[in-house]
Order: sequence, then C-alpha cells, then structure tokens
Amino acid sequence: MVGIEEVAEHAGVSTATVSRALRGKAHVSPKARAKVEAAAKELGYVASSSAATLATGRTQNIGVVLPYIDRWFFSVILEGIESTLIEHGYDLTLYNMSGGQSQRDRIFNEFLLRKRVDGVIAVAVNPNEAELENLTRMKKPIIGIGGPIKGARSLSMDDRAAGVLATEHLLTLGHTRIGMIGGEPGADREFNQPDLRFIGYQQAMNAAGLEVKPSWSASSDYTIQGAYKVAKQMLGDPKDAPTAIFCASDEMGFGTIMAAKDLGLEVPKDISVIGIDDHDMSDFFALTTISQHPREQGKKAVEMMLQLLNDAKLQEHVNVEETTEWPAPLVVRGSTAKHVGR
Amino acid sequence: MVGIEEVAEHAGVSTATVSRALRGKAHVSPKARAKVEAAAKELGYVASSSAATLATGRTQNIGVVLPYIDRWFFSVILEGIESTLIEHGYDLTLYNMSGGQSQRDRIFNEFLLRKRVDGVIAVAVNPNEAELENLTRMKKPIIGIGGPIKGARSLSMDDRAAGVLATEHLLTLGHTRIGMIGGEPGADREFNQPDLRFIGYQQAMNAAGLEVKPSWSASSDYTIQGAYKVAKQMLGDPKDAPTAIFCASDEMGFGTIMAAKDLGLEVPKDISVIGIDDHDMSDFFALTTISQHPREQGKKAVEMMLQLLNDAKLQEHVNVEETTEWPAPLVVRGSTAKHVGR
DNA sequence: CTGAAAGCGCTTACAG
DNA sequence: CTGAAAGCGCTTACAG
Repeated sequence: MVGIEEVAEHAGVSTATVSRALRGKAHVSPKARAKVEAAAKELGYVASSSAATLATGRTQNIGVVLPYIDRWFFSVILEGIESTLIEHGYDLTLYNMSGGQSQRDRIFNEFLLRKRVDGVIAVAVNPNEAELENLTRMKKPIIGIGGPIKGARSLSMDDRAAGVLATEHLLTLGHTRIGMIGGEPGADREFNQPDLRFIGYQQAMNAAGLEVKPSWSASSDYTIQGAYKVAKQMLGDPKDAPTAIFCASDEMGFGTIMAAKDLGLEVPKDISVIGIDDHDMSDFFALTTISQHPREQGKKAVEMMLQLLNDAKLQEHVNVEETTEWPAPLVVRGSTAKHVGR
Repeated sequence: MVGIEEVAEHAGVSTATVSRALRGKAHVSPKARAKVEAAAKELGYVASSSAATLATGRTQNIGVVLPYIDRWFFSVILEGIESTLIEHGYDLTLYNMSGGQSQRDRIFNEFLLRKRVDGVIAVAVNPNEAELENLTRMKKPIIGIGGPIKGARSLSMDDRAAGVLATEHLLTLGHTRIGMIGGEPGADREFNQPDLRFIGYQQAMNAAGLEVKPSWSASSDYTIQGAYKVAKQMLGDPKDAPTAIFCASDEMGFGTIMAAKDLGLEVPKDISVIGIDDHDMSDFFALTTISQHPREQGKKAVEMMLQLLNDAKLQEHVNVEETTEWPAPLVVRGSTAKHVGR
C-alpha cells in the first residue's frame, strides 16, 4: 500500500509538494506537478482518507438517515442524494432507522458523532432537541427533507396546501362526496404528515360547505395492498360510497384503482382517484397526482449542504431554523374526471 | 470537541488506559474502567473514527455497490445489509453504479481504494480483472451477491436451476404452451442472469420434448409496466397464445397478471403465471414464485464479510474464488393451476 | 494493571 | 515555488 512518502521519493520532491500537487492547490510549478502526477499514477497511489480527515477535519462524507429504504419515495430520494454527492467527490454513509428506538439512539449518539461525517441529511426523520444539540455541539449541520425541523434547516413541500389542492381539483370537477385515504396514525408521527394532508382536505371541504363523513376517511400504511383493502371497504358501501378518493400517496392510489376495478367500477367514469408523489408507475396507471420529484429533492438537499459546508463562517450558525418550500404541482392524468350523477 | 486527552485528565489516568477501557479490552482494573466511563459520559466523548482508523488500519466500514437503489430487490438487499452491519457497529458507504462507465471507474479506482472501507459487497455488479486486482492489492476483500465473480467470493442462487424449477412446475400442471418474459438483453449483462433463467426454461422444455416458439419469448426491463406491455402482446395472439407464462421477476409477474385481467382472462383459470423473487406484494397478487429472500441474502453476505475480516490470516487469501449457493425454493400460491383445455 | 512514547499518513502554517 | 516539521487524535507494543 503505497503512501505519500513513496510518491515523494519517486518524484524527487517533498511530501508537501505531492500533497499540494495532487489536491490541485496553487503554488506548484507545472514541472513538479507533472512529475508528481506521473509518479502517483505509476505507483497507483490513492490518498488515505482517514489520514486526510485527521489532518483537515473534513471527511468528505455525508450521513443520510431515513426510516425505510425499500419504499419508492425513500429509495428515489436516496438515489438523488447519492448521485449528487458522488459527483462532488463525497461519500454517503447510510443509516436506516427501521431498527426501533434503541437503534435510533445509537445512530444519533454514537455513529453520527464519531467524526465520520461532515453533515447529516435526514429524510422524514425529525431529530429531537437533545439529538440536535449533540449534532450542533459537534459542529455537524443537519438538513431535513419531508417536514420542518425545529431549530434546523429543512426542505419540504407544503403538505397542507397539497391536501387543499388535491381536494379542490376534485371539487372543481363537480365531486361533493370525496373520501380520503391517509397514512396510518403514528406511522409517520415524526412530522404528522398524513395529518397535514388530511387537514388540507378537511379545510377544502369545509370551505366548499361540504360535509366530511367519517366513513369517507380511512388510513393505511402507504402500500398498494393496504390501500386496496380500505378502498374496497369504502367503495363497497351500499349507501354512500364516495365518488372520488384522495390518497395521500400514489402507491395508495394504485391500490384504490385496483380495488375499484375489482369491484367492476370504472376509473374515472364511476370513481375519480388522485394521489401524491408522481411515482414511476403513475403514468402507467394514468393516475392524477401532485408531483414531488423526490430525485430532485435529494439533489437540492445535497446542494444546500455543500454550500453550507463551504461557508467559512459555518461555525457561527451550524444549525438554524430555516424551512425551504419545495414546489408540488398538480399533474392531471386520466384517473380524475367530471362527476356525472349515477 | 472533546478528545481522549481531556477524558484522561478528567479520569486521572493516561490516554492509553482510556482507550483500553472504552474499547472493552482486557487489563484494565474495574476501578479505572469505571472512572473512565464516567468521565467519557460526562464529557460526551465519542472517539474520532478517522484517528482510530489511522492507528489501526481498520475502518469499521463496508462499501456496498449496486446498479439500482430504487428497485425492490436491490433496496431490500440493501436494507438487510445495513441492518446487519449496524448491529455489529459497522458503517455502510453506498455506491450506486447508475452513473455509467465513468462513474464506475471513479468508484472502483478512487472511492473504493482510498482506505475508507474494510471490504466491499457488490450486488449484481461483476468487477473485471483490473478492478479486482486493485482491490486485492489494497487488501480489500469483495463479496458478490447475484452471480459468481471470477476470482472472488460470491453468494447467489442458481439461476439456471430456478428456470428449470419454474418451468417444471408449469409442466407438471399439464401446461405445454409455456411462454417466458425475461430481462432485457444487456440490461443485466454483468452476469447475464436473464440468460441463465431463460436457459433453464429452454432446458426444461426440451427435456419434456416441447417446442419453444419464438413468439413465446419476450424480454422486458423487470418493471410492472414493461412486462404488462409484452404480456399483453403475447396473450393477445389469436393463434397460439401460451397458457402459462414464466416471468424472470415477480414485478414482471404482476404486470403479466394485470395484462391478463385487462384482456378479460382469469388467472389461473385461463392463464398461469409464475415469477421469481417473492416480492412483498406477491402474496397480495397471489403470485406463485421462487423465493429469493433478499433481506436474508444481504444479512448472510455481511456475516461472510465480518467472518473474513476477523480472520487473522486474511492477508493470505484476500480474494479467492468461492461461490456459495443460496437456496431458492418454490412458493406455490394462486396464480398457477392445472391446465384445462379451452 | 498502567503509562510514556512511537507511529498511523496525511496537511499546512512557517520560513526560505 | 518548495521543504522541514509540527500536528491531527487515536492505538498499542514495550517496559515497568
């Protein structure tokens, strides 16, 4: 394993010059630079990141924490984060919170603090006061995606507004009996996201002077199969099934469409369905939705982070509250249509 | 940011004792250990991983490379790897190969070599000779999942045998007109997996003395929507549509089932469908499949890796060819049934 | 059981 | 532009 010393000898210069040349720093003669580069290449030299980290205090590595990896929204965000980081020469260390409270504690109080990362991007994970304080003490900025973080920077769509927008789209089409399938209470308690989307739905219904029947609200686990089950229940009601359903995610929208089909209902003739996300398969299902562009959201968070890390005065404001709103526009496809009385 | 020195002072011992006590090493008196632990806790001390790495040569970090993150199979393997690593105090650095050849080169020749990882787990990524040589030179073991790696350890199911098994299941049910939807040629050329599954299918058909009509073979991109399209084509053939279809992945199986439904065909009465994977949604679709247990596969790969890293004589056999077969049993659900002539 | 000290492999102010 | 040397914060053989 060849070190910087060996390269220096080979090139006939000091290790200081090798370091400067290889890192593209100024104050190196073209000749020295060429010699160093040739020697490094010939010897197959790659600088040890731990030695560099120890000397500079910078790891060139970002920690990413998320609650799930195997769900579309999270995996796509992760992909956006990863590809942007690698473009900039950064590594990504992954922490999945699925292991419960004790794992979470270890991640926040041990893994994230052992000076292995320069900063943290938290997706749908809301650090509490103590967790945030630890990070700030270690001078680690954190950027959240998916909801506002108290005392730190974050990037997220306006969930309440999205609920209003989806509902108003259905209202404008003449629907009055509108149901909603939200997330399971507690499943996302980090930010009570489903609540905000549900609140938006209620607000829009109230503003239109419409009743929200209890039987028109259901919750599920954000999966296709979970939503299928509750949608079938809702649509099968002989007395007052809704004529339109707003789902808090596209995957739940797919389940709802499949449930409708299996009941012999036609979408959108008999029942309109709208989701949130703009999933890879939404076009295939012709699902009207509110677009989240998770890949771009991940990319944006990385750009915010890198800018922060390049700020010489970062120390003075490691973590400050600052929420950046992510636009979430309506995408109309074939699953919603004018209500026609049956 | 408190260092080991400060803890030593606070506890009234040397830094050597602090290090030994905190790492649970022997030869520390209970009294000293207690003092150190108290001091560390009080000061909120967490050892710097880069300093520890520089001193020991061990990073406690594993690099994971994969071609996609946002596909079920890969995201679940990743989850299995992550949760097992964290249990053992290891970090996971993620590399996604989706960025094309130049990104791949950077990952293999730069990122993976800068002494940031102790080893590499490669999922459906097959390093070439030069890439493997680099890793071996840096004493980094690599373990592959998803196919045999020439010159290194790997863990994978027998894809050819799975093709035979799936086809024989359909043959036993009396089907003779059996189609197959495989992966797109080139999409997985790392291991030509789809080829092996297709070869198994052909072998089983030949062994049964049955013809494999060209129109019964199609390929797709492993997605639901991709398979939907080609399945509709295959099933819509007025002259000789197959009575059963073997799909190289469960997601393609879902697409095939949806295509059949939309054509008014009943599964399994009119058409049998079998997949490979045992996807989270396979139960929901009642899809018969060959189970891969990706989560457990990821876990197993980590266990193999950690055992390797604890082997004092690892240096002598950093990378040697050794393929471990992963069992892939048949799981019969409701999408396959006895063929009844129409 | 415990401590002084060397060493891991870089980077960078400082002096030239 | 270039080099000698200190320093980053740990771990561990060595000696006691």
